[in-house]
Amino acid sequence: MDKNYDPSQIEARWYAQWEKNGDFRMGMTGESYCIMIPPPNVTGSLHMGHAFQDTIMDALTRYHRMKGHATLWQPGTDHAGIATQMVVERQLAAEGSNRHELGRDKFLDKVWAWKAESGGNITRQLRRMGASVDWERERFTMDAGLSKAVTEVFVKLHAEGLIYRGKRLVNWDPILKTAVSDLEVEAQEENGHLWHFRYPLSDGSGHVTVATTRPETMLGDSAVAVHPEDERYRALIGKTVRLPLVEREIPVIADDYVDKDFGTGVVKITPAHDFNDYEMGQRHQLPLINILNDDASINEVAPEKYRGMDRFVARQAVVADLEALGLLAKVDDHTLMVPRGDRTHQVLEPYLTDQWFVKAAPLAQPAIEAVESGRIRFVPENWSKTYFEWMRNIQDWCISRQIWWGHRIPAWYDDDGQVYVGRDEAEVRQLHQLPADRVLRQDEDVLDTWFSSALWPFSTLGWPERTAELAKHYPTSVLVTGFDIIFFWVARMIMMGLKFMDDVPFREVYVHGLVRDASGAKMSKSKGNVIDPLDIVDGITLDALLSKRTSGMMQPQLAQKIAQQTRTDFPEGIPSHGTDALRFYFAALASTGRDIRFDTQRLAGYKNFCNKLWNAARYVNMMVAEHDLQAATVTSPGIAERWICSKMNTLITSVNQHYAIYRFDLIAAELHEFVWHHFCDWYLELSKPVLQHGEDPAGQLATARCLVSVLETILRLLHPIMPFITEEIWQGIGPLAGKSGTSLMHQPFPSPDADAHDAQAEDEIDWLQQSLLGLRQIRGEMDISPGKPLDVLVADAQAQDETRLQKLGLWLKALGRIQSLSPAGEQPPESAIAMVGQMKLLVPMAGLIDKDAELARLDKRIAKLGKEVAAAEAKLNNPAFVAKAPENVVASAREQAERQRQALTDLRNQHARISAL
RNA sequence: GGGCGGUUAGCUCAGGGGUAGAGCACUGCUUUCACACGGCAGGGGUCACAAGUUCAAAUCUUGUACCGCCCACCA
Repeated sequence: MDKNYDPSQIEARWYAQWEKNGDFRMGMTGESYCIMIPPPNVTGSLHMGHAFQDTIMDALTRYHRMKGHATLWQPGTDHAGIATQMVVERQLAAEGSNRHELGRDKFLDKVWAWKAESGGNITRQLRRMGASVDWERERFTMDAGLSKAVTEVFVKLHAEGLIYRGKRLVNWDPILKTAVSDLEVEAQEENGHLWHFRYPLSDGSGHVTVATTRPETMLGDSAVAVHPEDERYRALIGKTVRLPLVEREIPVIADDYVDKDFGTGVVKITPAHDFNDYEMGQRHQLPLINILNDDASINEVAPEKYRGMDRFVARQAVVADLEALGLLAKVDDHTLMVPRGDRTHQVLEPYLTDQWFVKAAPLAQPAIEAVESGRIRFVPENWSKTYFEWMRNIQDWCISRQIWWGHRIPAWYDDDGQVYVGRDEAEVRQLHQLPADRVLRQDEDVLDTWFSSALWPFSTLGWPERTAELAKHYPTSVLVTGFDIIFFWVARMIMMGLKFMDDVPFREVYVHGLVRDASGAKMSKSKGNVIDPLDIVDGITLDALLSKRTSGMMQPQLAQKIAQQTRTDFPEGIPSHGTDALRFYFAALASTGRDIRFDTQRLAGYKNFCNKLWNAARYVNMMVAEHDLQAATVTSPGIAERWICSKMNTLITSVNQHYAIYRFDLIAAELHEFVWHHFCDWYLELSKPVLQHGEDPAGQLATARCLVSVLETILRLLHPIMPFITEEIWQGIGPLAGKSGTSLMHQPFPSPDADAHDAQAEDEIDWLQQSLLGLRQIRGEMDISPGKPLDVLVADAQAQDETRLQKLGLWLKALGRIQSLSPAGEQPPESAIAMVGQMKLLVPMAGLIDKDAELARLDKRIAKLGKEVAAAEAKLNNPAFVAKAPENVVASAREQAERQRQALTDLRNQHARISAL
C-alpha cells in the first residue's frame, strides 16, 4: 500500500468494476428495500443538493444491501418540460431562429438531439459519486413505457371526472406563453405604487375613488365594489359609474369581500385579470372583459389608443391620460407581492384561457389520511404539518402547458369543438363511433412535467403492466427529498399512488436540508457561489473555477464581482478531496432537517480521516504479514482484544439503531470516534508492545487476528458511507479475515453480539488509560520530553491495582515510556503524582522537575477540583435535594463528592510537602 | 396575517432535566520504524434574553429579540 491515500487512483477503478459485475442489480428475493431517485433534469448537471441527497440514498441502499435485503435503487431522469425547452430555445435564439420558424416536429427533433448530447452528463456524475443504482433499469419520463402510464392515468382520471377542461383564470407567463400552476408562481415583495383614480358617477352626482396597483387593468373593469355595510357608500350601491377612457357604464356593487379600511374602501373589479375579482365576478354575474393578448400586450377589446402596447407601457399611458383628465387623485408608494414565474422570473398575469385541470380535493383526501394514520411517516415529523396545511387547502391543478416538449394531451377535437379523450386516435374513433371522414385534431398542449413525475414510483416499475418488480418493490421504502418539492412532487405521488396502486408510494419521507455556501447563502449561478461537487472530489485550479463561474452568465455585469469573491474564497482553487471524504462530510452534517453550510475545513478534516484509515490499514497489513492467521492454532483474546471488541459491539449496536432513524450525523461521528480514537490511538498502540516486544506467540497471533478482524468490521461499517476506500482496503484485508467474495458491498453489515460486551475489560483498560493520562499530563506540563524514559514509583496501590499492574504492566511501561516501575516504599522521594483512584503514580522530581512548575501545576488542579467540591457540597447540603431527588442520583452525588474530597486532600498534602522542600 | 425552524467554544455543528461535547482553528511539546493529512498534553463557552415550573433548567412552559424558510386574495 502507498504511504499516502490517493483517492483519484482508487475511485477511478472501483465503480467501473462494480457496474461491470452487476453488483448494483435489483434484488428480487428477500425483504424489499427500494428507493426511487428523484429524477434530475435529463439535461441538467449535478449540484451540491444532488450530491448530498445521493450520498444519503446510496448509504441507505448499500446498508440494506449488506443487510441482505432485496434492494433496488431506481435511477432515471426527468424530461423537465419547460426548463429543457427553454434551453433549446435559447440555443435557437443564438442561431437567430426560433421554434415557430422551425415547426413543432423539427423543434422536438432538436430537443431529442440535445437530450442525446447532454443527457449522459448527470448520470456520469452520479457514477462518480459512487451511486449504486441499477443502471440496467434506468428510466426517462418520456420513455415509451412511462408515456403509456401517463396516458393511462389521464384517460382514467378523465373518465372519472377527475380531469376536466375549462375556461378559467390561470397564471399566465407572457414570455413562455403558457399557463403554469399555482406552485410555479413565486410571490415576491416589490416596491410599487398605489394609484387612486376618480371614476365619475353616471348621474353626474360626483365620483368614487378607487385604488389600484395595476392601472392598465382598469381597461377591463366591469364593476366597482363597496362593502355592503359601509355607510359612506351605501347610497351608491346600484348606481353606475362611467369608466374613464373606455366610456363604459359599470355598476357599483356590494360585496363583503371589500375591506372598508383599505384604501378608499372602493375596489375596481376586473374579473378577467384578477383572481379575487374573478370570484366576485362569478358571484355577481359580471362580464369577463379580457384586454390582454397572450404576450401581455393590450388587445383589440381596449380603446384603440392602447392596442398593441405592452402592459407596462399601457400602464404609464393610462396613468398619464387619467391625470390629464384630472382623474388621478393621488399616488402612494406601496409594497406589494408581485407574482413571478419560477422559470422566467417575469411578472405573471392572471389570464383567461382554456386549460385542463385535475380535480384535486377527492384525490387529496385519502392522501391526507395516509399521513394521519401513519402509513406514511415524515422524517423529521414536523414536515407533515406543512403537508397537511397544503393538502387541506388544495386547489385544482392546472396540468396543461402551451409548450411542445412533453407528453401530448390525449384529447382530440372535431370541427364542432367536441372533445374526445382516449389512449390514441383509433381508440377515440372506435369509442365514440366516429366516421372515418370526421377530421380530428389532437390537443396541441402538453402536460405539466410533474404529472409524469407523480407516477414515478410505479411507472418506473412497469405499470400499467402488473410486473414482478412492481409486486416486489411497491410500495417503496423511503423517499429522500428536499422540502422544496413536497407540494410539487411528494404530495402528488401520494395522491396518484393511492389512486392507481391502491397503496402508498413509500412508507417514509426523509426530508433533508439545503446545501448553502459558507456564509449561509443559497447557492445559485447568478450569485456565482455554486460549487460543483465534482470539483470538491477531483479538485480544480483557481483559473478553471473562475472561468466556470463567470462564463455563460445571464447577467455578465456581475462577472467581476463574482471573480473577486471567488479569489477571496478559494485563493488556491480547491484541492482534491475524493468522493469518500465528501460523502462522509455530507453524512456527518446530515442531522435531521437542518441546512448545511458548506465548510471546506471540516471537509478537509474528513479527507484526513480517510488518510488515517488508510494508514491504519497499512499498519495492520504490515504487522500481520509474518503471522499465519489461518493456522489451526487456537488463541484466546487478551484483555486489549476483549476491550476493543466490547467497544466495537457498542458501536455496532448504535450504528444500526441510527440507520433506522436516519441519523447519519451520529453514525459518522461514532465511526470517526471509534476508528480514530479507540482503534488507532489505543488499540493499535496496545498492539505494538505485544507484536514488537512480546514473547508470547499465542498472544501475538491473537492480537494479529484481532487487528484484522476489527479492521475488517470497520470497513463493513464504513462502507455504505465511504464505498471506495473501504473496498480498496477490504480487497487485501477481507481474505486475511477469512472472508471471501468479490466485493465488500455484498458482505454482511455487522450486527451486535451481546456476548462481546465486557465490562471487566472496559474497566481495566480505562484504568490503564487513566494511568497513562496522569503520566502524560506530568510530562506535558513539566516539559519532560515524550521520549525521556521515566522511573515511576507506585503508592497506595489497592489489591485491584496490584493485579492490574501485573496484568497491564507491559503496556503501562511501553506506552508511558517507563523504564522502571517499583513500589514507593515508606519514604518516597518528592515527586509529581498522578492519581488513579486510590493509587498514586510518582514521578520523582530530582533532576527532572522544577519545584515551582510542579507547585503551579498543583495549584491549577487544586483550584479546579476545589470548585467542583464546593459545587457538590452545596448540592448535598441542600435538604430539598437530598429529600426529593431520586435515591440513585443522591447516592452517586455523595460518592462522587467523596472521591473528589479525597483527591483534593491528597493534592493539598502534596502541595504542602513540595512547598516545604 | 398564519405556520415551521434556528440562536451552544473563534468557525461548522451534536446534545436536550442531574456539574457543557466533537471536528477544525488556537497554545506548548514532538519528525520514535502506520499516519506531520501524524502523536501527546493544554487553553477556550454565565448554551440569545426574561419570567415561570422543579430539589435541580442549556434542556420543559410562556414571553421577547434577532436570523431564515414556507403558506396567504387586501385592491
